[in-house]
Amino acid sequence: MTPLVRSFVAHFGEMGSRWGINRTVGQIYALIYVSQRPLNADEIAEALEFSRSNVSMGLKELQAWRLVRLKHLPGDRREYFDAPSDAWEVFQILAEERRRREIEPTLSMLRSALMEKPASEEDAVAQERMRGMHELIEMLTTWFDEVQHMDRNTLAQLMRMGSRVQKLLEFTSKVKIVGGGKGKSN
Amino acid sequence: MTPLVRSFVAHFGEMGSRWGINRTVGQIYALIYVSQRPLNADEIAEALEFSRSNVSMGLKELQAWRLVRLKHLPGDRREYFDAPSDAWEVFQILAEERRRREIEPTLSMLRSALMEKPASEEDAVAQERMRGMHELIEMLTTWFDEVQHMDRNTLAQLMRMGSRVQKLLEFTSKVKIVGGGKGKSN
DNA sequence: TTCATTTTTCAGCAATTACTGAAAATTCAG
DNA sequence: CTGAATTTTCAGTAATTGCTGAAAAATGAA
Repeated sequence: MTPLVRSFVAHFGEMGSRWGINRTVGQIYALIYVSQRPLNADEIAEALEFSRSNVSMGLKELQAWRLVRLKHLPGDRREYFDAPSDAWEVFQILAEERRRREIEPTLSMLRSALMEKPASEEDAVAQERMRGMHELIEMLTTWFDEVQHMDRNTLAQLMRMGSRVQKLLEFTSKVKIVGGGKGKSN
Repeated sequence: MTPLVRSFVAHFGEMGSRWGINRTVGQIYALIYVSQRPLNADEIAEALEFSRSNVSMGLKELQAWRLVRLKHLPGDRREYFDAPSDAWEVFQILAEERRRREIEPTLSMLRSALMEKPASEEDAVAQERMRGMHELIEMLTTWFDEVQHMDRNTLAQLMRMGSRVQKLLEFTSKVKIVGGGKGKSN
């Protein structure tokens, strides 16, 4: 590993442990992410000085996160791994996985809590708070779903606009009123 | 604790540990979040059956995250804590803190890695990947900054529109072209 | 200032999580 | 099939993180 790669890998190790992901898994991912070609487990173990079995477990976890992909090179029985190099793709994968693992279970817990008939004033207040949380999460995830289906140019354009989109919305609503157009009226 | 609150608290405990935050801290936060009135450390310790000192440490951490606020009740020397109950506010706080703790350090690592002159082909590739990551993070954070400054109605409107904004953008760019504006040409 | 109340700190122990080496299982070329 | 190459599993141990009780520090009413 060059010093450049080394520092990237080290950083991901540290960050990984702030995450649910552990240090070694973070480092393995970082190494694969910046590598030009797919790596096999022995190469990873040697570069990072982890045991072969630790690498095996790390790769299993990264595959479960869909952050690395198994490849086979012709004429080589060993398994090689690479990572999607497009950052936006990685972001989407992370968002989907985190949603499945964290958001969905939370939503389902909240939904069932909100079905209960509050047994006391205390419960009623608690439900009120939970309702607020539930609403926000639903709103954010619904929105994020839709955004994911937008094409990347539109998305980039939207982001570049930033808060100026506000002006656009104000303008549009005036147009609709004046023109009486067949805009969807939510 | 009622069964309703108990299950909410338990869920936050489990989720907390997927996070960097630990189980007890998650539970303390959950309890405070759903409580109608501010709680003091002894009440929390009793409800959750943690030691007083554990609660003290947990509260310290939650304060560092700005997720709970210290309150003083008149005529009572003890410290009471409550949590912002508005979910959007909580979301913003979390976003800011995570940004400060995770995003900024990563950006600064990436920036300095990108300043280095690549010492090899391998480094050049690694830098290319890092550049992609850096660009995406900058874009997302810049965008998020701006969104945070939008007023909540506009934001809600924007979210409700979802991917239909795309249509709006297409429409606008046509208007600009017709009117002789320098529409984006990508 | 005093001192009872309350909070914080921290050494030591407990619990959990991470890692390893050895062995078992799998894979596939021949 | 066979058996060498490769991957996975897992029991044992190491390392880390979490928690507690006791003691110290801080606070504020009198």
